[in-house]
Amino acid sequence: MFTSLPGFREFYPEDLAVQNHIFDIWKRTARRFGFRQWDAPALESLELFTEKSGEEIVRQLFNFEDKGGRQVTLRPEMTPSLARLVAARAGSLRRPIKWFAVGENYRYEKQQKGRLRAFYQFNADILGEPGPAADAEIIALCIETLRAFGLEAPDFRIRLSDRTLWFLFLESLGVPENAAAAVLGVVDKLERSAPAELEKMMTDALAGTACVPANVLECIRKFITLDTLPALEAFFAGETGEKPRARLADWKTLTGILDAMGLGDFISLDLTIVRGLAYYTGFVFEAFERTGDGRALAGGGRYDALVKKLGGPDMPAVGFGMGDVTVKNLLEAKNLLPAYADAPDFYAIVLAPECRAAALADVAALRRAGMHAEYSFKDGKFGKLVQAAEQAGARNVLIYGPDELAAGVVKIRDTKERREIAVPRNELAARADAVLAGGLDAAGGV
RNA sequence: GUGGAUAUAGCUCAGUUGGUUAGAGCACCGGGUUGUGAUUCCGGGGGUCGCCGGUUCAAGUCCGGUUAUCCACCCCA
Repeated sequence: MFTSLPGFREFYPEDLAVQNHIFDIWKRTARRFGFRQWDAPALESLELFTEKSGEEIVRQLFNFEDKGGRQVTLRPEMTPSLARLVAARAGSLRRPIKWFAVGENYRYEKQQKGRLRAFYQFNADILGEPGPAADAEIIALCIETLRAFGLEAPDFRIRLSDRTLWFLFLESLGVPENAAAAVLGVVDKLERSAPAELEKMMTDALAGTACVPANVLECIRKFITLDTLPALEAFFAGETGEKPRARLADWKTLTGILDAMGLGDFISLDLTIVRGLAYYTGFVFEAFERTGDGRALAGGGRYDALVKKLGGPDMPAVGFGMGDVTVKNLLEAKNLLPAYADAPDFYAIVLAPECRAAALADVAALRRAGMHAEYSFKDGKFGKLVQAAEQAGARNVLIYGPDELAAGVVKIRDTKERREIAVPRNELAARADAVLAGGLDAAGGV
């Protein structure tokens, strides 16, 4: 007996119905925001990813040599592919470029809950716009996507932070530019590491600088307690430089846009979020489950230097990714997944062999008219057939028996209301349509 | 990649100090006196007890290994 590979999923119809629901929400929401869908190959050259993330990434890739001797890998993410597509046509794409993708990504990791080896991710990016308006639009899309699933402010929040502000803060502490990214790497671990360990990491990060690790750590601990915009402004009030003032103006613009969209309640300022990746350059954010174990549902931020690093032109960019696994887990826990619903509108039951031709003709007509119609393959007794119809989830049963055909009618029985009407067969399509729109009474009887 | 726990039917789980042919509920399939509910009654199929080896007269049960799953690390693009 074969089984699927570890970390890979199989989708039975009821599973795929859920998956399609998630994809539908992703796609519909992105389109409402004016994002256009793109895609790229799932198999790419290994270099595309080592260029961005370094050789150490290979440990977590599904990579191999193909029959032509090429070093290739299943894509672990879609951003480098996006950068390539945009770079190739950078001169002719109208800006801002608002694109989204829904694709399967692969990572060779030991799986655990919420973390598989193959997963789908929703990515949305805006390229070519350096100002905070693009950041706000991306965050708004992230929020509205989660809301479209039925999640609201009590269910999740956006923890918003800013690497630009972090760099300005570290500069004010005297941390040199070339050590700042390493220090942020330590900040990323602040919540989940022991004090002694942190001090050691900070010492490593500050090696070769004049800074005292313990002092820097202490200042950082104070800095991360700032959780409102006024507190931030007060903190930087003593700064005479132009840069902090300009950055705080960006913060006002960003939060002003989100407030105007009615999304202010979903945002909280949280400087502990820095995101581990070195390539983020400005606002960064994560969508967090508010109850439960507080897993990240989505994450993103501004990455103004990445497109150029991957061989493209100077191209400011901001985006986020949202995985299907954690979203599905949360929706399951909140009972927000739709009931399995590809039930037929009509299910014809045939009580005698001589009635079958009429049933087949009518089912075919209903199908051509766009309705979901099914029928029993076997003739049988009424009780069995009506039960089969109900188990198929049919809202309405069409009854084809000798009595009905002799009278030139077919009975439409509503399985929920447990009553029925008879309609002339030659009017069935129109009457069936009326039943779907307004129930049996709307269709009238005879 | 490291450590811990778990593994019996499609699902949720029983299975006695080791003892004969492996159990339940749900699900699935079939049948029950002329056409209005079957949410009922009866019956049935489905298991290498994760896999390999060891101990024993005898292993679902004890031991070792292995694989998978879950959890915590690592990582989190």
